[in-house]
Amino acid sequence: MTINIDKKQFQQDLISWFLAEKRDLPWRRTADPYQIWISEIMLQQTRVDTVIPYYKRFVEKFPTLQALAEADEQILLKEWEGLGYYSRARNLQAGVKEVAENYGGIVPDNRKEFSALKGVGPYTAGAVLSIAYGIPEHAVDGNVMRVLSRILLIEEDIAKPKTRKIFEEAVTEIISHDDPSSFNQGLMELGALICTPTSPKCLLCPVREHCSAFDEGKQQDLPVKTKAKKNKAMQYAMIAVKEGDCVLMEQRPSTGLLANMWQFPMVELAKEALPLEIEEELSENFSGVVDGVEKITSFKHVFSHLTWNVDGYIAKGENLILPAHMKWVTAAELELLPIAGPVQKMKTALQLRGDV
DNA sequence: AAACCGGGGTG
DNA sequence: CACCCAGGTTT
Repeated sequence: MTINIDKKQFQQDLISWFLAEKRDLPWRRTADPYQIWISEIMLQQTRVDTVIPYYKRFVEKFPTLQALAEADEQILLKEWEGLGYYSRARNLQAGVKEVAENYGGIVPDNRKEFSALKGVGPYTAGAVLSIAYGIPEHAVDGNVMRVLSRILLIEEDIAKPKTRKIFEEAVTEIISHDDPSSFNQGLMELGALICTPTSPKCLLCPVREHCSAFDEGKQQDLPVKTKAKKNKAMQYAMIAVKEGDCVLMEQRPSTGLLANMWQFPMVELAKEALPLEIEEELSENFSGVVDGVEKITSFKHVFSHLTWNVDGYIAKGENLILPAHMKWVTAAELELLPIAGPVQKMKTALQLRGDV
């Protein structure tokens, strides 16, 4: 990788712009490595505007590393509810527990130790080390790859895992050692505000004079990125089984999609099913009596890699023998269980009917 | 290297 | 509606 920019001038132009134009974000008001760590985990695959309210609630609820280390997982997941990628929350807590136990509660200040923690990959390690500790480590995310692909005219496919190394080497070469934090944040802020995926605002760009893509009119063609395969559709019945004031809930397995989250019992269907068939299917699962099955709603939930087509039913249960991952809850208890998007849609439909 | 893991925004 | 965005872990 040959880098033909004036490094010192580039650093100064980028950092000056960042210091003048940076957004006032909650995690930019703390120097606490623990809180900066939380922000970087939340910001993975998630937009700034979405993260802000979650971050504020989260640091209020778990203000110290020790508080998070000791938190109950269900409380933790409830705080994360709606943010998605729930394994981030569980991995963060695992990492925090390691720091509490093995590092006396002090977040490690070197890449080797920090990136060995659960949920901390190359990007997060570099981001926290540079922002919290001022260490000149690369922090290459999608924004940085887009920005640098244009400035340095790098035409490798950024969807390929090995391409990230090219960008890490480039950042290592050009990062400011006087202010690594503003340099890394400046690259990402530039990607968010100016050097956007479509229609980059080159006329407002503080480093336009350093940009090879702009020079050659290729900014719209970069970065090169092959696109992902399309997703797969699944058909489910989701059933709110009621007995008295209680409704039946089940916890998902501890691995895989929506791990450890709660839901109304679900059954996968080969195709759309009739209420009577749902009744038979359920009775087999519960070794008890389920009847009065009635369809109340129908909705779709799209994940990145698959789509759930869900038919929502209510039913009455009687003397059911429950497997270990199921329990009866009252309306108040239901509010405390962490649930993901599709289950929230079902819950809302039930609440509109006055069923829960 | 490829597959798995959510949710929200834009055009 | 179709399409875009994106870091870490597991296989």
